[in-house]
Amino acid sequence: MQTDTYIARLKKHGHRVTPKVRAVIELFLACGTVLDPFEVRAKLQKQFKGVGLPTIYRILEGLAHCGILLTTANEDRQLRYFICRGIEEEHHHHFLCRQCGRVDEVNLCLMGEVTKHVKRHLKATVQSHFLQIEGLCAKCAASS
Amino acid sequence: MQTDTYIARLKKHGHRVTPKVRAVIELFLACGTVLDPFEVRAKLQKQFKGVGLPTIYRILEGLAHCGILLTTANEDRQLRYFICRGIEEEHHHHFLCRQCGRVDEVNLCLMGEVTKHVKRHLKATVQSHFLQIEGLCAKCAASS
DNA sequence: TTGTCTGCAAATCATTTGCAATATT
DNA sequence: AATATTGCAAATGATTTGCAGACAA
Repeated sequence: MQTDTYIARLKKHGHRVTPKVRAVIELFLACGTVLDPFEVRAKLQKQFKGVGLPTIYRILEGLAHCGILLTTANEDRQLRYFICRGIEEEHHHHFLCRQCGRVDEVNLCLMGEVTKHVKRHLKATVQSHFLQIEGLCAKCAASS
Repeated sequence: MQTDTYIARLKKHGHRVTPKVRAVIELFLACGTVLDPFEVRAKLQKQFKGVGLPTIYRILEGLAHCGILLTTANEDRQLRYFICRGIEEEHHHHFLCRQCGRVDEVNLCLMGEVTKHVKRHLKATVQSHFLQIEGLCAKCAASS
């Protein structure tokens, strides 16, 4: 997935593509980890000195709205984003490294099995499921 | 699962069992749905008139700390709890009805499959996973 | 007793919002 | 030109904290 693919998706959703928006996408692509709004701002300040937090929040929200960024579920309930490198239409999940924050795609979808199980046991209809997998990435596991 | 089982677990974790704590457990058991701190307070006020929100927050936090209550992952990042009726040691998941908030146990654990897949493809070590399943319960699906 | 729980008032602090100026399409 | 984005200052509002008195063990 290249920057341009994301840019196209942004336009499709009616968002404008400003230098800062592009920089945020490239930051997430280059970094490959989970990032919170403060970290994003800190990293953007090298290129854009006076960038404000509200702007960061708005950019992140816009990118999340297009499915380019996803948010994590965490204890402290603060916003944390990562970029989704998968194909837009193919349902999949992500693995988060607890130590370094690295995120990897997990091309395993259990929707079918889950849906069938719930249907049989609860007679309920599954509309969505959210799976977050955490642990240590290969590198962090090796160095601990 | 009866109230006493939860009470015992609370004591085991060093928490005191006050009337309000007991009432919160019984509320969740009777209600069977997801509840936020404001809703919990509203329902407790019938029995305890002057109960304050900080108290509610502390009780909910204590129950969650013992694994009696679980929190949901949601867009707005506000606290929402539900009671876990499963056996403490057996890993399982929950189904949340989007319409009525009802929660059901889903005794299907995919840890094994997920762990194996991640190990093979990423060489990473899974330490935990969080799965939240949402949709319409049998009753809500029938009446819509 | 002894240490935890509770209510109240006040503080926190991440996230939002209003608005005028600027940049994108 | 028309409309969305940005920075700044200020507001919001859920969640926490400090503390003195009440309560559970």
